[in-house]
Amino acid sequence: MASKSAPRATYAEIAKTAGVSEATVSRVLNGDENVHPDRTEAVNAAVKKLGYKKHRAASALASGRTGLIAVVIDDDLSIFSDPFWATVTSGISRVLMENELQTLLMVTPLESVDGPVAHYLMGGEVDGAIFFQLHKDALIKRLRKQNLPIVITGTPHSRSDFPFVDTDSFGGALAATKHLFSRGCKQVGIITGDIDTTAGAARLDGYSQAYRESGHVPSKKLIAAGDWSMESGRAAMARLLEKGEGIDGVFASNDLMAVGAMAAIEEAGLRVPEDIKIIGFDDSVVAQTARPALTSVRQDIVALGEAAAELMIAQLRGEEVQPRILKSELVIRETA
Amino acid sequence: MASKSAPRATYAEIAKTAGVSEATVSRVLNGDENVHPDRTEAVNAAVKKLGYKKHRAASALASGRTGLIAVVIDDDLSIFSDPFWATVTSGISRVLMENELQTLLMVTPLESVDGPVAHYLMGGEVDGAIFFQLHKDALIKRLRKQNLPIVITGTPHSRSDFPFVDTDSFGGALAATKHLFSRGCKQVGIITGDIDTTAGAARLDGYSQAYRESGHVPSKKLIAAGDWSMESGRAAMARLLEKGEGIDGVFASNDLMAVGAMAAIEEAGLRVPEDIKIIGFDDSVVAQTARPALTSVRQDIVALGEAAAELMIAQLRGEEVQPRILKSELVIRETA
DNA sequence: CGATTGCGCGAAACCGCTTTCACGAAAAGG
DNA sequence: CCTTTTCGTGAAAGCGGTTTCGCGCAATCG
Repeated sequence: MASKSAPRATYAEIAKTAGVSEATVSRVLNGDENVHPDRTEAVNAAVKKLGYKKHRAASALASGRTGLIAVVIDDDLSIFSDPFWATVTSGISRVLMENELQTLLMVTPLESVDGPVAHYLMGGEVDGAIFFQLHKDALIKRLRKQNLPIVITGTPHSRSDFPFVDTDSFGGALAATKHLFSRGCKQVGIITGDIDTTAGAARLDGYSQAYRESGHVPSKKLIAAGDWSMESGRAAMARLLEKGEGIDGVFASNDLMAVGAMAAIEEAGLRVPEDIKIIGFDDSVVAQTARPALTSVRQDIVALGEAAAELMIAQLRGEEVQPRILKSELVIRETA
Repeated sequence: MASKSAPRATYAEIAKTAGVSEATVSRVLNGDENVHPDRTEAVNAAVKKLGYKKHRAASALASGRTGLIAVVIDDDLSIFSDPFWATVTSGISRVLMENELQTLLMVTPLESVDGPVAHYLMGGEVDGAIFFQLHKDALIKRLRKQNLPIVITGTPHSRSDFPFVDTDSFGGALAATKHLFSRGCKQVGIITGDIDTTAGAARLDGYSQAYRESGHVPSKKLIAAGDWSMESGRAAMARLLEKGEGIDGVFASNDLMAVGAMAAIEEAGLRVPEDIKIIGFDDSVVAQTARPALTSVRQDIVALGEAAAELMIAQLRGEEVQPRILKSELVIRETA
């Protein structure tokens, strides 16, 4: 099964051709400063000449560092329709790779603190773990206690001190809502996502803040709850229309719900953006394929992944890390 | 950095509490038949009692098997807008996990045969590699020569004997086109994907075959080339309309182009499906959010990933493997 | 009933790298 | 000029499994 063509160089050979001990080879290859420049050079030369590549398993066994970072994705997440996580992951992967780390992907239901994944993570099989938008933090807390470096993508629920990265949902919602006002909307409604999620709550907060800043007061009738799905967006919009508040603008907490809302508006015989303007959130493919094309709040998803990886690497270096919140940006298309 | 709470059981302890040698422990844990049932039982009991988990690195070092399968994704692919690969990957990951294997994700430009990824893969760091729709097979051939088990997701170009899994593009296109005929369409056009890809070519073939079977002859004027993007779909449709063949049905080789085509049709003042019926391929989110909702050929993407993983596992077991082609299915919505 | 074969099992070498320890030489201090 | 540090380095002991080798014993054979 294993290749047998290139018999893989080892420390022994490098040591011999460089005329030093294996210990010194190790020092050079691990960046130990206290080695005479001449020897360092000799070793490096030998390494290049022999085309040496460190054997991960051996290294891991001896040092306890595996060079593997787990990216853990809860299977229940809307993975199957959401390109979001894929994009984040590619950002993560690239940065980790640049830092000689590998990405171990674990798509799995996160059951309890005692599930197989938990054991795996606690078993020292990886040097760190990056979680996607986790709800139950029991597991994470436990891992943290074990000193396993952790990064969370998406704001964690409990205001614990987990290192996390996230897009500025609040700011994005604020900007979107203000934009609607600036386009002349008087009655701006919101279709919220699941408010139990921090993203859902933050987007509602941003919307409310925009209302406050505008001097108006948001009527309760302008708020409709969705659950991130297209269908829930359609239903929420239908409710908003029924209430007859003369709604003329809507901020939907994600693109899918925005598209659902557009369908509902059309079904009611109204037009976007002439009668009702609408803005989504995410700037996903769906925003681009919608007709009319959907104005949306863009998050730089790749950057999000990169930030997550960077936070991980910083921890690995033993540095203290701060949560990172990335700016969002309004992409203006046809609906507002 | 490493956890220090649970001092991790080793063979030594298991051997002691089970009253056998470490060699026997290894035999039991690796399924060696030639061990007395009593001892097997004793070892298993000890394992459970001590909550033992095998140390991957140690095992890898000693056996040469890492338990890691690389999933290699060419960075140039349309990863950032296509949920496709994410879904495939989740299927792969699940199956591998069930078989005690881990998924190593490598998102990277696949440069030459001498890139870092190539070296990594050839360096025995993984037990096998799954590629996504690779164009240049030079690298793969080389890896194959090194005896590295390989699986390709998507049909490879050259008719080499690489194990691969793919959706039945031909059959899907055939069914879609036939469906259009059965709905009364007389002039059915096709918007092709990049025909240099096997998927693109196969879908065109399926379309042609349907025409042949129907007894009609497909006019060259009914064929327009796209490149999988929405914009190319729109442009291709515009061209088809200009040619004035009285086109009344279109099979688009993917959903994105179908949506683009719908936009073009609308811009031309025509209606879907009344004037022109249309069918896409993939059944992605976009098909569901489109208005009218897009009839499309669904591939079971998760199954595709699972099949890829299964093919890999079979190879790891030393079995001979056959390419696997998965059935596709027409999902009928509003556009045809 | 002695000789051959086969099976289950333990001792020990080994996988390739990391890290501790101690030693000799050079630098610093008295 | 001799002692104390400091610095660079090699020898060697692991890290935790896997696997070869050979031994003792029981089953099989002549």
